[in-house]
Amino acid sequence: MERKVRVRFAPSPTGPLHIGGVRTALYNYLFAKQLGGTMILRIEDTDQGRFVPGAEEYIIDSLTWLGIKFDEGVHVGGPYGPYRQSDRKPLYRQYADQLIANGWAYYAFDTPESLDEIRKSFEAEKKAFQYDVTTRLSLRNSLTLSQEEVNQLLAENHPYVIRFKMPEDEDIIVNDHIRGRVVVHSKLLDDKVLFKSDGMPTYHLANIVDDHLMEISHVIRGEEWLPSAPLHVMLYKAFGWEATMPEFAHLPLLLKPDGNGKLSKRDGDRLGFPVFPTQWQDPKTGEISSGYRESGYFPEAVINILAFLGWNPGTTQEMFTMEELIKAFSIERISKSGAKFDLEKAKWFNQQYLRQHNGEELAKLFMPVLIEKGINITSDKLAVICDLVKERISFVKELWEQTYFFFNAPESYDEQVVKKRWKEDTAAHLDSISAILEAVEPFETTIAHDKVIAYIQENTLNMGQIMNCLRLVIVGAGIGPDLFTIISLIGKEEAIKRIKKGINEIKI
RNA sequence: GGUCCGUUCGUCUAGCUGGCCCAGGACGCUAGGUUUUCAUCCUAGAAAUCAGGGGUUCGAAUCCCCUACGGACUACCA
Repeated sequence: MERKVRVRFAPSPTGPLHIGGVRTALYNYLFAKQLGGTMILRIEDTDQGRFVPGAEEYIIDSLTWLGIKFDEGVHVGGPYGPYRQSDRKPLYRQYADQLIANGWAYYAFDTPESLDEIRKSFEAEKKAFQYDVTTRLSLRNSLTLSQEEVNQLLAENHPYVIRFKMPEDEDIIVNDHIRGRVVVHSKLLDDKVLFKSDGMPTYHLANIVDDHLMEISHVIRGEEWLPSAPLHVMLYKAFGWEATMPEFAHLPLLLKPDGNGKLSKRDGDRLGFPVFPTQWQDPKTGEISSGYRESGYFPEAVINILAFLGWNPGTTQEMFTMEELIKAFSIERISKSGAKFDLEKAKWFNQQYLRQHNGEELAKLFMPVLIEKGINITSDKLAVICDLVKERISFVKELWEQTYFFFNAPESYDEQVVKKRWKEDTAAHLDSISAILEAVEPFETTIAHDKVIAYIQENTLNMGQIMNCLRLVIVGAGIGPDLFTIISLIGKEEAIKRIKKGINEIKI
């Protein structure tokens, strides 16, 4: 039976979304769009204690920036709402009750403190405590208490949780699209809390209920969920929803670039690359974490980079637009092992995307920087300049260091170049060249160029020697595009001024 | 500790139905070339005894087993 593809991205609003989460969202999106399915954003905020203001808005904004769009969700609505679990709160209780009625769950009155104590005493004996089939009959719950006691405790409003009663002897099979068939025996699993004493469901209950109610067809999520997948499968069985249970795909983790381990929020700024799509300021501490957007990455590049972290098309094509990714994507081609983020490759991707922008577009992005610096220039002229230097940079923010000399005379001169090129007679030759430029009237760059070349040849000078020194006084360093193109853009007067300035300031 | 997942060049990876693989591509790196400089670009090169060990087979990176290592999970967090 073919069923409608409906996938969800279900973050919890506990802070900014990191790139591992973004990749999960992306893969869900690619999968859904390829199959003409529906992409849903559901906010999993069942933990009131970890709620961070602004996080939900952040998630929506950053995914919007990246071009990951939702068909249903907190921000766009839809027929399966509400899409925020805290808004669905009244809904969950009945499902927990249903499980209790069917013998799949029970009340547990143990306090967190008493459980902690038991845990400690187990540890003292080098054993790990688990609330499971081996221990539940020695704890305070509706399995060990009489019906009357339970009723009384409930009537007296004693705090309690509802736990899942994991079967004693059953092989639980999780069919995963990436890992294959994973079998876990039920006796190894614990009686997870489904319903908390604060009246909220835990992730486990809420996610099964919501996925079922929202008719989710495929659950594509991070590998960190794989250990709890057997519990989820059991829950579907307990509810009698096996027939419509979603298919699973557990994505490999994104690892720290150095060493091993899951990429964490702290790694980014420590290693010099963003872990977040856009900048985030912690509302409590005020601490700022950098984002791809602010670091100068194009959203298309970030998508491309992320798509390739754990997936490949099986061809040698590396540059993919979102449309192309939607066509090419397949869960079967997702790798099993974790991937480390490679900063150099990320830069390369951005460079490729930067080149796809013409001068006009780059000028638009660069203009605000110049305005900030108090530089006046027409966008037409800036477009020409951007076109001239775009092959030399990977990020828009590098534009300044490749173009400053179009706007300002050099403040200093690259010592390496001075040392290598500046000779005793350099000043004299540059003085002559200055005079040659002066004499070209009206000023035509090609004529000026030819005359300078002629001067070099007539005096049997070293071409590189003279040209590099001329560049040094004009630019201040051994960088930049064709020198005479630069001169034509800054103009004759400015060029001559810079030559004289250089002659004055450069001493050997 | 227990459970589960993973392991091919520095990194991302191709390889999945065994022979075309003494392992291919990309980034990075090195060298040479182009260029008046830098960058780009072009060419070449180094770089994985396919984690290790056992099988199965005429033949294994590819199938099976064991070991090692790494990771995730192990909360009234998601």
